[in-house]
Amino acid sequence: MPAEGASESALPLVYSAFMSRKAQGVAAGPPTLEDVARVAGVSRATVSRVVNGIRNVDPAIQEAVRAAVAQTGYTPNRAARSLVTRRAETIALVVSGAGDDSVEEQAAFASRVFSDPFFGRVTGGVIGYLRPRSMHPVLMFAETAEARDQVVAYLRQGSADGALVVSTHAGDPLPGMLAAAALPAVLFARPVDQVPISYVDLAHRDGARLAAEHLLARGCRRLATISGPLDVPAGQDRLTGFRDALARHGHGYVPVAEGGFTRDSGEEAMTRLLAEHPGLDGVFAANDLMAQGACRVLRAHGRRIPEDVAVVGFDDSSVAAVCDPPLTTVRQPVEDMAAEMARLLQERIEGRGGDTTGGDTGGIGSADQTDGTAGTGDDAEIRAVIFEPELVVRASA
Amino acid sequence: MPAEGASESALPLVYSAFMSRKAQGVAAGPPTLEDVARVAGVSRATVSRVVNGIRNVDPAIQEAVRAAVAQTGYTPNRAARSLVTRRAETIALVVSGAGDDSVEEQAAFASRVFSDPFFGRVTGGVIGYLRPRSMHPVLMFAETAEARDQVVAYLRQGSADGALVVSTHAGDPLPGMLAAAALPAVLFARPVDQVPISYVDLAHRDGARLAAEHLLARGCRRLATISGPLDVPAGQDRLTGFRDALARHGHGYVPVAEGGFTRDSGEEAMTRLLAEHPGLDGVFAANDLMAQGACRVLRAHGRRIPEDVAVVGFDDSSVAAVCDPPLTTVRQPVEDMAAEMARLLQERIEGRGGDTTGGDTGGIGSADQTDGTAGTGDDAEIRAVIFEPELVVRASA
DNA sequence: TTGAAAGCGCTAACAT
DNA sequence: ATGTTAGCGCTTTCAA
Repeated sequence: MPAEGASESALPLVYSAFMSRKAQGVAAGPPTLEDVARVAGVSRATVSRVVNGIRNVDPAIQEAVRAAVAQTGYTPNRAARSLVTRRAETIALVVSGAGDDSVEEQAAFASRVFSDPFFGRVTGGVIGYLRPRSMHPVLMFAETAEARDQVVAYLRQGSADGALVVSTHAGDPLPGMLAAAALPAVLFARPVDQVPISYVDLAHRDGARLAAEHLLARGCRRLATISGPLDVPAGQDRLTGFRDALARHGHGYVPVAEGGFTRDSGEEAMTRLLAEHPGLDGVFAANDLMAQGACRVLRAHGRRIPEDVAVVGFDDSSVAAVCDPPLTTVRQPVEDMAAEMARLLQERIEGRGGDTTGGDTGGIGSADQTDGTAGTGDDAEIRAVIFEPELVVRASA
Repeated sequence: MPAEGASESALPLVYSAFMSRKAQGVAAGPPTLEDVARVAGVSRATVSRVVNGIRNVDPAIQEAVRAAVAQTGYTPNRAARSLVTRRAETIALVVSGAGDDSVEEQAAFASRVFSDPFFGRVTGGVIGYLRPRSMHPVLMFAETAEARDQVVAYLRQGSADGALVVSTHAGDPLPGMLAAAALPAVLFARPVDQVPISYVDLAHRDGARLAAEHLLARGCRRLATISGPLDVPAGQDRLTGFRDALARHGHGYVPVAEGGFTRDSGEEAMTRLLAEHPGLDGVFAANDLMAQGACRVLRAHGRRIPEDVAVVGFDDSSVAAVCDPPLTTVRQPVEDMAAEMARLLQERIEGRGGDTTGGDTGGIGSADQTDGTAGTGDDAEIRAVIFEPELVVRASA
């Protein structure tokens, strides 16, 4: 190993490097620790300590180093640091689809995904948390088997330290793959099949109850609901919550039309509902997009909203405000939830080093709980943070 | 410099590393080149050559190495590679806003940005190009002065090799900053102020002409237009193109109402237009969102579309199809344009190494031209790729 | 408290 | 055609 002849060659080495890079006028590239150290008249190690905020550094020297950093315009080289710390200081934001429909064009996937205002909000929340910590997410789509493998490979080789996963479908295999590989990850919403991964979610039942009570309070008596897909928890829970709340008020039966969380499916569902129950006077749609579709159909059938039929949506996404009429809806604090995802992931990556104070970032009534489901043994770290929804009253109900 | 005692200490070094890592049963972490080399019975350099697809390697050895790679499950460590190649193998996808309105909440910015279907398409196109090359974009927002500085710093320190920039406003300072720092970047759309940076764009005038001719051909004679913001080239050019085309057909005057590319502004503009020109029978809106707003207002005023008033939009975004009625519009191949941006950037980063065959990725009639504008001397590399629009006829006109 | 030195895993001369 | 070797810029023992 190259070890001897050090104290003798160190100075010449530094000198020659200095000569060849600075004095000889060669374009020197960005300043390195070495440069800062030379300017400050200390060793690389000391500069490193100051830069990384490690104690045990003489205040005077600390000041000198800081000045040298400013003077040279030094910024740590991420690759070099990553190489030794084994941290990429990068996280992946994964938008994940289900199945292995490899035929699907991913450009279409992207457009479809982002046509739902939901993902923009998630992105905003994630960036809102990450950016102050000077981190930026790597955006990945995982709609095919191949793409999923790429995501796992990317994480496994350490290009990113962990993943924030937003699934668009039930039965997404990615969470399971991530868990199996023991890769740090946090999900938006509880996965259908039990997977030992932390997640953030909304108290969907409570939200649906809010909608039911509001409809009841404004005098509606012939209620119906356009549910989300019933194979995903959010769809199920919103339906169950609505039903239960009505039952508690003596309404034992509620017509249900299942939708797919898209505007089109909302229109179709509303059409069916109207055909079978022309006398209905209130509708709860499991998301705003479907509520918007429902409004369209209702108006087309000559119903006034909310006079003839009151409509309540869910999410309080951007379409809620532009809907005609503006939608009364149940607010899901997506941005806060996304930020919390990022926080949980960072906590997991740093292995219990996180700021405990960072929780409940504006999330009203959010609760932190350890998931008590069947574990794989190492589920001590599996966490679920549930946020509370809120009713936003506008014109539609 | 540490140079002597090499051939003597090399073997023990390798041996001890081997002992401490594999034989002693210590968790060895991901396999390294070293591991593969040992398994294949060759040197690290040879493995590196095979992995990087460099010729001059004996086919037999090549096979052995490949087998060893498969056996060990080796994946190159990106940090180590970056450190020596000085390439991050990462590019930034920047959504940029203007001004220094630091008060603006970025979560709001994110939602607003993604509420326009345009950005989803850009994202899809970029990922579509990058992913087959196993690259993934880092998503950054640059809506405040601070955020812009972060973007520049991120690139300067080499965390990303270049930036794809999509500006939301005129007068965005980011392109200028990037150019000044000589950082590789490609813009979507020509910047208002001349900046020496490559960009992709659409032949807006041609698109507007298509709209004008279609409207004329279907018999409309009292035309009006809802323009985009006139301080951005796209807004200007679409208006100019429309005007010129009409002029060529003898229509010297066209009522114009300026909008801001949002649905709301489209509604307002349409309302004004209708008030001043109740007899109009055809409208060209400079984008689909505004066309949608216009349709709403027209219907509210009892006009049938297209019988009473024909409407043509621009973009062929996702709203075009869901509009009531479905919008006849001018298609902008955003995904292809975004992919081309990525290709141009890669070409620029690799300094003339790019695949020349990759151009015109489905872009019909796209043209590649060297920008002949006032240069800063080094504009030999500044390129502009202009795509041709296409008319998509649906129900609204 | 500070510095010297050993690498992290990889690529790229430079020798064979 | 293959191997040897010197780092890339950084963190981190280990000495002093």
